[in-house]
Amino acid sequence: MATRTQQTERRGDALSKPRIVEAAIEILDSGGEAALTFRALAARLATGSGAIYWHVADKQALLAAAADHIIAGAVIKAASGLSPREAIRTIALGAFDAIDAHPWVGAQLSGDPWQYAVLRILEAIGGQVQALGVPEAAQFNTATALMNCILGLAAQYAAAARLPANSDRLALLAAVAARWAQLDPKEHPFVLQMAKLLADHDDRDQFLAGVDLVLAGIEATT
Amino acid sequence: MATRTQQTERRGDALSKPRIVEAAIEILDSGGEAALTFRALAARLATGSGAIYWHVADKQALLAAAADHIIAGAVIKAASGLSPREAIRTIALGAFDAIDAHPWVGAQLSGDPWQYAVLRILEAIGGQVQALGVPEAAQFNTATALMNCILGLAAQYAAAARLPANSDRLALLAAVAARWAQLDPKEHPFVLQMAKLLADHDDRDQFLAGVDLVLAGIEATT
DNA sequence: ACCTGAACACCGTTCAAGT
DNA sequence: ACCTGAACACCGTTCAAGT
Repeated sequence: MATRTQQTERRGDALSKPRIVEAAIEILDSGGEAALTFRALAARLATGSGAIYWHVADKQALLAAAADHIIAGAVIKAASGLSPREAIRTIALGAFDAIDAHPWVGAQLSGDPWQYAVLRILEAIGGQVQALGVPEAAQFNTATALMNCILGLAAQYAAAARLPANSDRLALLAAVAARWAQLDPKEHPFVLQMAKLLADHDDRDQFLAGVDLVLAGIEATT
Repeated sequence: MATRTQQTERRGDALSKPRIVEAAIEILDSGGEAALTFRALAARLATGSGAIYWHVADKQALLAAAADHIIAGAVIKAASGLSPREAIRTIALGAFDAIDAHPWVGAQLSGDPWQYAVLRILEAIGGQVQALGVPEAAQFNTATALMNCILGLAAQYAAAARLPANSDRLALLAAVAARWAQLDPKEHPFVLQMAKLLADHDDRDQFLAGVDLVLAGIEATT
């Protein structure tokens, strides 16, 4: 909490945690999770791989910091004029867009639900859950139920992001649908029926439908 | 689909995919995700590490098969006498118990939401969603919203399972609560309020509350 | 205080060679 | 057809040595 002394920057290109996180995000955005190694990061920063450990505890902390940087910019602070219901949808869509633009964030969120980036979303949602008039005893369960919509989405995008770089999301969905279509109709009637819809389904619609379903549940229960 | 010839088993101790998966589950249950390496697995099966690749494509396929084996036993087929609502709760609790008993299953489910184990749950839930009278156009979104409750739970347990083996779940929750309690009250009023409840909260209650919230939303919407 | 980069202790996976 | 196990191509992380 003490204010930093003025020696903080001595050269413009000195190593620092923000610069490391920034470089990590560039690597993650362009090459995905697999591309982020300490060797690649050190090369991009023109330093030794060990130098990074002076500023960042380990790879997990680096990924958490990178995800938090993205989420912090995406989750707008309590959008002023909106109703609680609309505010929750806005927060959720902010998370959606962030994960859509940076699929590796999905892997990071679903991989560690206690990290700061998740807490940040939970805080934003929780405030609106309170504003919605949910009784105190139910607020935690309600807010985490909404978080689950985001974590489920995150897991979906993370799976897509782990594919080889050349195949895109459409190819994944087509492949999944094709695999589903080969299932035994006796064993999997429901999934087979859904396979037809999967190829041209909209992630954003699916996501918002889930959020709206939980919102409807909240209103029905409260 | 062709019936196997009788040469399938020649010796009781011959290597086979079921035996490999069984050994993998034993390692995962006793030592967690980090303990499962091809070297450790080969040692337990008294064979070379390369032999495993004759029966299993790669580590991801091995983990998927292990998770599916657990989930197949946990998701009871359309529990007969129950109402759709009670059937969904039963399926969800079956998944809960499986993840609770085998936390590495949580990591596997949330790590790949298109794998067979997830599809198996989705099929079971989907059938009941249809029985519930949800219109066809909404069935997929509704079933995946319920799946998200399970995936969110899975992510929570996966995070706990990745901790060093000596620390238990209570220690994790206490640590998280302590970390949350140090947050700036101005920035995180909601999370700070929840931190008090976190230490002695019940995962099963939280999980079921989420499922019930979605169920309430379904009933309100349909 | 901060950086360097070789070294350590691992991985998953492959593959020539065996039976 | 199935198994062996050394070898390959990587990792994250550490640490003595520099500045």
